[in-house]
Amino acid sequence: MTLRLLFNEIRSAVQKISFDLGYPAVVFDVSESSKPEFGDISCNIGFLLAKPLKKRPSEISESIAALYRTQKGSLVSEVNVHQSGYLNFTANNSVLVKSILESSTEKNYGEFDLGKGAKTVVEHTSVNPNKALHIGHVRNIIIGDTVARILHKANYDVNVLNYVDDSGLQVADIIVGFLYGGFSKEPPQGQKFDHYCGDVVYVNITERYETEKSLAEKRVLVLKELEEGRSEIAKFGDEITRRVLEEQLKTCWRLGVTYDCLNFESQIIRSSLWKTVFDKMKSLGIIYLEGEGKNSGCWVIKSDSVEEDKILVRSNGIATYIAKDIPYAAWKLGILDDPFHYKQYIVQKNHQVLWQTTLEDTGTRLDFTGDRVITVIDSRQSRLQNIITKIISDFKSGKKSYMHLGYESVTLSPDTAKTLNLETGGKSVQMSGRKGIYVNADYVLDILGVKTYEEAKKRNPELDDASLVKIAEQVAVGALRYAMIKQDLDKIIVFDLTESLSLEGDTGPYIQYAHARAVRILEKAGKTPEFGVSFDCLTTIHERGLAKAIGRFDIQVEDSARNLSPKLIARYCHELAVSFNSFYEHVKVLTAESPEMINARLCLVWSFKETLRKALDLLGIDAPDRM
RNA sequence: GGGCCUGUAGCUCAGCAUGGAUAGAGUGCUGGACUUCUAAUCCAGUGGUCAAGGGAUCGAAGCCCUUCGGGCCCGCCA
Repeated sequence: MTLRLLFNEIRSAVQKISFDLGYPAVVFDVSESSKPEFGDISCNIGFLLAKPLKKRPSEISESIAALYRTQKGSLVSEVNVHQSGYLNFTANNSVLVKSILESSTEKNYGEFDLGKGAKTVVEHTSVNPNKALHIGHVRNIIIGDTVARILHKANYDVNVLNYVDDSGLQVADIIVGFLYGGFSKEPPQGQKFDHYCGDVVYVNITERYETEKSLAEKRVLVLKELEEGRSEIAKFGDEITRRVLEEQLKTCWRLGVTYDCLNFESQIIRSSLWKTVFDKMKSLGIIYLEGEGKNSGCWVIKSDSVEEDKILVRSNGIATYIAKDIPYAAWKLGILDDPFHYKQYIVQKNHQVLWQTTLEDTGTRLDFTGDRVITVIDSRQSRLQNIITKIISDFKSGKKSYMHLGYESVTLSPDTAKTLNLETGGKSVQMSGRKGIYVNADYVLDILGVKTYEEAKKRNPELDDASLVKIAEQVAVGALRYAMIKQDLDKIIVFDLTESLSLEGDTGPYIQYAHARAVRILEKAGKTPEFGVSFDCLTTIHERGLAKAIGRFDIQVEDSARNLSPKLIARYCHELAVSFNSFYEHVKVLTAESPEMINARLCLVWSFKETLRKALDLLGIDAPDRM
């Protein structure tokens, strides 16, 4: 069992006693005590009944406590009433610790069946394939990947999609660069192709549009060719975007992120999806052909608020940006006949197959849709995403639901902007691919890797280079992933290059270090911990605290899945590591006073190590054995 | 003008959904702990008008209202 059972036992007992005493039913809280001196668990029922019963909270709690003491379950050893009015419980230490440690040996420890196998789609990344991933994209990718992992742990059947906008303006820009801007198709020696496209070609061409009119004209032409397909230019575009995509995916894989299927915008455009959705919207009266005013001749989405109507199809018959997203949203929910076949893109590092859509008949039909679709995009897109959500709900697709998981953007600190020759006057600055204002993800990982390599070498001079490189990369990725996920989605992250190199305090490496310490204790013990024994000897505050932290895992998984709040798992990992480090400093394991004590503490260390590893896995962070 | 987000310690942030015990971390600064299971660690100290004002409540950082500061979005661009 975990702490959850203790909560449940107390909750139902208090409920029953309150009923037996003739008290009115109230929704009361059973939660962990805010301070150790208050016991393990606290209940606020006294406060809630104070008014209806016209008694002091402590008086009510006392009457419940008196009865509780006569009929304690197996998990509670003490019931106390604090003068403030709280009803406090102390757990039966030996039963609690033993059951937590034993459950933690189960392979699926921490799983909680919130989803009941519900089919869920998580779409994230979806970066235009004309540039390398920068640190802002990384936040999207890490949020999406972490949410997918957590939902999976909470028993949702998750499909992860990456939408590739291979026929948009941004791709057209680099194609113009190659065909008419004089850029070689091959990057200079040693440069990744995506970096080359983004850092050199894209930025340069965008600048030249200002002065070279002919280039700007080519841009319109190329865009048209890309949308229509078939032509030589379109084929060339396809070749380029696939090369960029492959490089982008390498960065994602480096971050430990994998996908189930790649969706290509060009194929959505050329499929029947748009026509079907367009007709459906017409027949539902969601959209109409504007006959007058400034939008005359356009198909527009009716707005029921004070906002202006949103144009879906221009007067020249070409669909707008949002129009491409609606059929895709409907496809993700599986409310349209699937026009695609599927073929394998690659087998990813974790042996998971990455599929891609195709319009060719491959004979392979698969289902990557879900009854619930979560689209991870930064909150600047909220307005458009709300429109899509509204339209999809108008399709009346039963229990199916579409939602936008938004998050605030990543900006660059004044100091980091300065390294890009940008003077911001002390303010942080929004990134922009077009203007070249960004920090590439690979670059951050590389310099982090150099630092973590040095640190690892300093501490483990006897390790061979390959091991050190591996550890360094794991720690670098851990540092970056943790930094991107630990704070609330609604908070802007101001990225500072120097600060990102900090590996102490509330960071990924701090947590990974706790794991490595635990592994070393287990290694040095030279024997396997034996669990079928009494753990009554684990009584110090450090041992109890660590055991309770371990017992909280499934509750954290449930919370974070229910609220789509990945940071809760990050906070949990940190809390586990803090508990362990405190234990480590105050309690000796290998030199404990008796073999029984050594074994009991080894079990605790083992449980901690396994639980932390599983929790870190939800964050996509590796737990190295040494560092 | 409208919409979304945000304001808590010098700095970066938890806590707010579901009101309750002395508002917590990290970082910074000051001091202490490595012949010890790895000091990427631990311990102690320092640091707060929870933006401001009002309201409902026995009780507010949290709920309601108003105001102020900061960010983002509102194109026949994507």
